[in-house]
Amino acid sequence: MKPDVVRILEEHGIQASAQRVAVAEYVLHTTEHPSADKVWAGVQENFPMISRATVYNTLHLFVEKGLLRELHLAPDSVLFDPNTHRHHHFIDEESGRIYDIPWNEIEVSNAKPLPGFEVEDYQVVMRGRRRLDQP
Amino acid sequence: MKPDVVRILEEHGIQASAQRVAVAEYVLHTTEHPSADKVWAGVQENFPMISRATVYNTLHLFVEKGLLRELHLAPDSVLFDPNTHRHHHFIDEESGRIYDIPWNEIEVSNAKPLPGFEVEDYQVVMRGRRRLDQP
DNA sequence: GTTCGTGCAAACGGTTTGCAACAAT
DNA sequence: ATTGTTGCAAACCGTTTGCACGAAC
Repeated sequence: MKPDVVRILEEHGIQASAQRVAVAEYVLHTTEHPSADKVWAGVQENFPMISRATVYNTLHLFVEKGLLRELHLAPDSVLFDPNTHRHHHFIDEESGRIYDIPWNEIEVSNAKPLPGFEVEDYQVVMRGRRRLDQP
Repeated sequence: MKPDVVRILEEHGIQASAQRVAVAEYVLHTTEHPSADKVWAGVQENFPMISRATVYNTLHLFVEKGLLRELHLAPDSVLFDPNTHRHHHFIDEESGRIYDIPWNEIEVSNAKPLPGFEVEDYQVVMRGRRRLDQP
């Protein structure tokens, strides 16, 4: 029986390969929102011979096939989100870390597009920092 | 009497200079959300001798002093928003153009922070594209 | 004369690209 | 044989940095 990750790849129309499985293993089992370079570093621990270009190719392929989402929330790099369900985000401005907020925790009404446009996706983006006054 | 822009700079604790005024003129009179390089290009038309470094310095100073806000919505560069009131954004995925949505047009309830954090700012970010089926 | 602003050019870092080698079917 | 996948290194582009010059108070 095939390992889960291979099945997931195939279900998304992605031909499996050793490198792609390694990237998928890493990126689908993190709750973080890693940058491409972070993924590269992480994957290398189990798969030392993978090149940067392959990681970038693979991540873009995954996004195209709906396995990942790209986030443009940080100034310096594109982040990848293994959580493809609708959800919101909270950004800790100090650490830059990004946390998921469940979809139904925030209620948004009237998320209408501009006239002549249609909305494909929306989310609430919150920015803040740790409270120092309280534990 | 001093020109408006100089007054605005001084009100924000920014010492005026020819270059800073030129940048402010440009950036405060656009409804777009230009990147730093776009600002540089635009300012150059009226002020041909300004260097990139000065534009970057100036924009960062303006952000620090609350005259502009930085947006991290695009994959390739940081954008600057002359509108410092609270508002939401709509991103046309085709052109990359970003439009402002007035604050009260969308209702968000329960924008609570993560436990132990405090929210400094939040907004709804919508992504979409032109409708082709209807005019 | 010390502080602050500017310009230049080089460096930087994340990402993309071109191409040759390789594997799979 | 054809198609798809990978690796390498160079190129790219937005941004930052270091430093020296010049202006302002």
